[in-house]
Amino acid sequence: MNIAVRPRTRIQNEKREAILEAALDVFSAEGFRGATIDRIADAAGMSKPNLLYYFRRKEDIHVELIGRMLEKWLDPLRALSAQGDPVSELRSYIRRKLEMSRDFPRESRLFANEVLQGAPRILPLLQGELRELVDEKSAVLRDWMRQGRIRRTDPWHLIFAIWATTQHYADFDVQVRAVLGPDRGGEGRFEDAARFLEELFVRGLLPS
Amino acid sequence: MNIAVRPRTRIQNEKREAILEAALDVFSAEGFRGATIDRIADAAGMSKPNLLYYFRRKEDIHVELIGRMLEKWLDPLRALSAQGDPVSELRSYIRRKLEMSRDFPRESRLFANEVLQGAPRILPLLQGELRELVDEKSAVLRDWMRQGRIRRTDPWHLIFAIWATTQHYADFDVQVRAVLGPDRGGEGRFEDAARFLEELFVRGLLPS
DNA sequence: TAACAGTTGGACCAATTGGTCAAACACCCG
DNA sequence: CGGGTGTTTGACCAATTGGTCCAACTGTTA
Repeated sequence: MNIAVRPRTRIQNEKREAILEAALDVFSAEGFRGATIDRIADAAGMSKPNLLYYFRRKEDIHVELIGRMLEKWLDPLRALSAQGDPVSELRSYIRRKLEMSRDFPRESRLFANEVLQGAPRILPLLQGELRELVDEKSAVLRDWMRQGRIRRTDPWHLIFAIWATTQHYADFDVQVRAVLGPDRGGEGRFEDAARFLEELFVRGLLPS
Repeated sequence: MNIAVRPRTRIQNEKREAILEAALDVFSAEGFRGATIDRIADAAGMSKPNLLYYFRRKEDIHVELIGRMLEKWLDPLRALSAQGDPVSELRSYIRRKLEMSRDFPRESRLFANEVLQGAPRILPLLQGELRELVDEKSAVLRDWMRQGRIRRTDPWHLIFAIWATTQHYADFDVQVRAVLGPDRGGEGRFEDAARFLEELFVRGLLPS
């Protein structure tokens, strides 16, 4: 009866996953307020009261989704290692972020929607966990700069620039495809973007 | 009586502007579906039926707002001149876009909201006007590349990168401020960003 | 200042929405 | 196979929402 305390049954696991999958579709496309429980239930192939049996409030679904997504979203930055070669570390960070835009665009848009509307539900996470992680990696970057292994520049804005350029291909996908047109807008656009961005940032980072 | 045909009265001009101003606040913060007529009317200091006397449907306000915004949004790219010096043209394009993020963040977020949700109301504009403009300016960039005045690279993705990095400071403002913290997150962040971005792109563009 | 066009908002409406409830139904284990 | 736990849904509810109507009010102009 009490879903929160007891261990999950087989059906609970399956249905919760189905709901989260459907909700990711709907939330990422319509935003939190634009998404309706009816639509999510419909997409998950169940009735609304049935959905509400697994998640008691609409917001509970959103919280669970954002939580999972944030972990995935932070992984590439966590993987940036102070021990590695600076340029290839940053190069693979860019590549990984771009791959995430290609492979998980809904997650990216879910996050973008949330931040765009003032991050009402995750502001503490941004000010805490995210900020600490960025500070930590900024320190790594600054060390590399002090050692003359990459150019001296602002590490925070460098990270912002990587986020912005890579996520652009998920969040503004419609616009990117509209501008590139049917010919250039195919799947190849991610490879073109990867080539362009790696070159842009590597040239910006190499000591002159 | 028929507002659409007759010339506007003094009151009509004033009230319509007040409504659009209030609606920009609400739409950019909550998205189209999240925004309610009540909130807009409230923010504009009038009753809901009074607001609906000036704009008969919620969508009419949105259409007017998006139309005005798109013009302003395209201006900086339009100003990119084939006659100027390539590097300083691109430098001032970046600066102008960043100033727009600083001075008109609501407009940027309104646009981001729309595109994020699949641009249902402006897709034709993106595929038409925007695409043509970008094609035209891409041709200018390619000419500069052929002449050896800037490095050979992908002009479309270069433009995307400029859009993404500059608009990031408006669209993801909450996140930027959360990560920078109270000290570094003040007004100075735009100057830091300007310095960083101009350097990044100039280094990416200079022929090696 | 009279009279008409333009303006305003309280009351109202139907549709949508998030969420509840209870009764029926299915699954699993002894 | 019986009984209890877990699952499902139709009916329902109150709040919100986009939008209408109309009667009252105001600004302007002859």
